[in-house]
Amino acid sequence: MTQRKEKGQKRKREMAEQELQTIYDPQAIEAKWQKRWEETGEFHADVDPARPKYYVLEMLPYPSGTMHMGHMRNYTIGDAVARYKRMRGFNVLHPMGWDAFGLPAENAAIQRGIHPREWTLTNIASFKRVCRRFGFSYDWRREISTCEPEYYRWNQWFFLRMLERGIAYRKRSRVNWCPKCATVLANEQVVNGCCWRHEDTPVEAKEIEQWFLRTTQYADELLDCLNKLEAGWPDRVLTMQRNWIGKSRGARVRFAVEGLSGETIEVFTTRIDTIYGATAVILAPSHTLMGKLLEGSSQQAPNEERVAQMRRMSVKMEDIATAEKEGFFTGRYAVNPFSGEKLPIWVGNFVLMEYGTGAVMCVPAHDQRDFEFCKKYKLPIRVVVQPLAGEPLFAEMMDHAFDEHMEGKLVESGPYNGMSPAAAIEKMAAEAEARGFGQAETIFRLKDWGISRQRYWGTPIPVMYCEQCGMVPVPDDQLPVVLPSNVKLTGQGQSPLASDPAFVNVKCAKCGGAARRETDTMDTFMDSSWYFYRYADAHNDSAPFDPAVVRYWFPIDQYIGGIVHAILHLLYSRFFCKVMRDLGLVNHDEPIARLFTQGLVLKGGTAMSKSKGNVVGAEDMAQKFGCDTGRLYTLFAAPPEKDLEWNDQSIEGCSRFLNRVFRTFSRHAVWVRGAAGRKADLASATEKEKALLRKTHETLRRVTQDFEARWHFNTSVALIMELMNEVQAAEPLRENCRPEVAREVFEITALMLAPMAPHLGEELWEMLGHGEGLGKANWPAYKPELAAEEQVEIVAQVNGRVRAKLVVEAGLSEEELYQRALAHPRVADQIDGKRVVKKIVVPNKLVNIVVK
RNA sequence: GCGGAAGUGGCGGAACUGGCAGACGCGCAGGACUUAGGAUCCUGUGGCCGAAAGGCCGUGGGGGUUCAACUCCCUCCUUCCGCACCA
Repeated sequence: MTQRKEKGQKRKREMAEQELQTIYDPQAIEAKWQKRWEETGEFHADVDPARPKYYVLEMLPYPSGTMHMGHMRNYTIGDAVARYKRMRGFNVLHPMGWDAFGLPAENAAIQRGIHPREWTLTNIASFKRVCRRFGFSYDWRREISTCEPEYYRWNQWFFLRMLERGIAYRKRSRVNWCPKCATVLANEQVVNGCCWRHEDTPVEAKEIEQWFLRTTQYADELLDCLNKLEAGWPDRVLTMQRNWIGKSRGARVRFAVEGLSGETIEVFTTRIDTIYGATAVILAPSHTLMGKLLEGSSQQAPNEERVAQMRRMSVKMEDIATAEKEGFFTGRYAVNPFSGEKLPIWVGNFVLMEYGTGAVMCVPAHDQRDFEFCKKYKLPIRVVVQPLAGEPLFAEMMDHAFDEHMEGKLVESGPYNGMSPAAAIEKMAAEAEARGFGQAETIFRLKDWGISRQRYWGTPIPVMYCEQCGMVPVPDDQLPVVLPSNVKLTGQGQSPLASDPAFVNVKCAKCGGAARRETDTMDTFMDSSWYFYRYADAHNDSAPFDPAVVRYWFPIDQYIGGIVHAILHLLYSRFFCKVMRDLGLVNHDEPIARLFTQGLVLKGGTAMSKSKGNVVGAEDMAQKFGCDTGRLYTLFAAPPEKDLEWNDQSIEGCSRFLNRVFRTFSRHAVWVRGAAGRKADLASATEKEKALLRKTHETLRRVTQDFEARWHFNTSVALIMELMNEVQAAEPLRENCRPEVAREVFEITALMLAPMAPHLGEELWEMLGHGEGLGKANWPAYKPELAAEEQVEIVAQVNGRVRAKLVVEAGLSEEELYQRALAHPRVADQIDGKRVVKKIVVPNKLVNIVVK
């Protein structure tokens, strides 16, 4: 029999001895620890000024359908961080709740003939069960659900505060209307410009009164504060937010309309310096002046038809960008206030009513869109900015607009000739203001936040309309305005609440007369814009939260969620924070210090979703492998910010690994426990022991680094796997090292695993003889003296190619290293007969000898 | 069109500040133990040539800087994401 065979048989006997203990039963272990955690209130955190706090939060889920591994990835990352921070001594706030209002519940309810509340509560129960099954370290005392009056009354309260300050206001605005459903559609329900349920029916624009929040009042601050977030937020998100806010400096200029006394067309431009090159004024099809302009023109009827057609066209957002430029002459002229020149007024499909003033001055020589438009309709092109370098431009020869405004000087621009565009922009805006036909202006792409939804399953907007008093806010002491439960949902008509007379008819809070309640509900983004404050003080029934409590916990140290919320949710949350600050409720400007956007979990190349049928259910996973395996796999399979392609085979590797860890620990548990209290000292350690300790502490060093800086948990897992491989290679352990050494190795291993596979971590910790759970354990300190290498492997290169590897004592001098490399036969061979032209020595790493 | 991210074995991925490309895991191949194995353990596993020693090639393509490039520079290609006629 070979030696290896003997070894194998011996190990097998050993394993058989321990057979009863060597079966890793994740179901039993996980249930055991979850029960224990619950009993001890392990994850409850309360204000404690004596300890440093850490608020880690995962975006609250919308409870629909089943929880899959895509959800779990988010929470696993957050949980690993929460547990790590606890081990580091932080007072960790880690809550969970439910984004429970929303359209899908309403639709599901209509489809199934049940109440949205029933549907939602069922889903919440299921989501919560799965979260518990995964053992996430949430403080469940703080659980919130946005569809409960205890929560949404504060939405209403915030709304009323905003109303008082003029931040909430009402105006007529367009909504999407499906004529077949006879209902308002949410933007998400508009597919290719058509109703999602009637794909052949174009959505119509309908104007109704709606509530808005003045986010634009904070536009500048929302933009500027992004700079403060640079250290903690992904660039991608900052960029998206900057683009969304879309600050643009320019000028507003009024053009008088010929033949319509007193009427002017306002134009916004960032290039007022090119105004002498304007050859037309172009209006958006839905411009408010359109009716007056067309009235009485020779082409009135056909032109009105054209406008109507363009308005219909502009619904299809899909191909707006690529659509051919269309337009026509209205028959009227505007006067360039600078030059006095008469410019034809056109209508153009590429001018947006929603941006700027809904009208542009058309400067074909210096704007590519205007250029294309004028080429198509044979409008004149006039160059008014010439490049500083190179050939002068001639209109007839241009094939695209010259819009590089940094390098040019003005021509054919009256008194401004010779100026740089930058100087002219300033001078001309001042001139416009002095002469009363314009001024410098900054505009934003950001629009006010429309929060009215003609839906049932949301927070009622707390106002009423009285014939005598007009709009009357619901007084605070009448909050909450409770969402009635017995409203018939048909998916037809306007706001479902309007069909409930018991809800609608109310006594005016001012005069006591007959009034009608507002029947729209709030956008659910309202719910999620401040929920993380509520967690801090979840059961306060006299205020949304106690400012003192919030002061302790805020800002959120780490927020974790999907990139899908990069713009709206986060922007609204930041807006809310600023409003709260101005209300004196909080003392910070930004609610979230650090943001992490995790990647998606894909199966078959696309994100998991029920409709695609590619979900891996979280509960199934816990049932099959145990949740620790599921957690470990989601951390191991990819770095957390990248998308993760789910692989049913690959996860078995993680299962095997945890099994192996469990068996190794149980095999040696009794032996190792015997060494409790004894230190593994280096002085008396054998080479094998030193190697093991070194590997352990080097692993600890790098895993700690992963948790502190990079969050590359995939490499952490890999490192721990390597360590276990090393331990396995050192078998039979009892012959190769003393129990105190093994104990140190095992303890560190258990502690490192704890944030990622917490149930097994606890179990292993207990196996090592610790009576108290990991709640009392600290993250181990890495000992540099144990990780220090005495010997290092040096790569010896000749002309940049590896020719040999030599193991030498650490810390050798450059010259000594060079000599050692030179002495290696394989190196010597390569150098033989050639001239050494250069030698590069990197201490403890490499020697490269360049020869000719 | 603009902005951003990324491209490494059969697959997921590693390589920290320019210093051994492919750690770790999956898969695959061979073996051990087995009545059996979809359990467990061991060995091998980028490609080509070679019995081996070893050699050559290799990180999307091309070029460059360097003793040394997945890493830096230029250029092109591809994929994904966001914005999309923003005046």
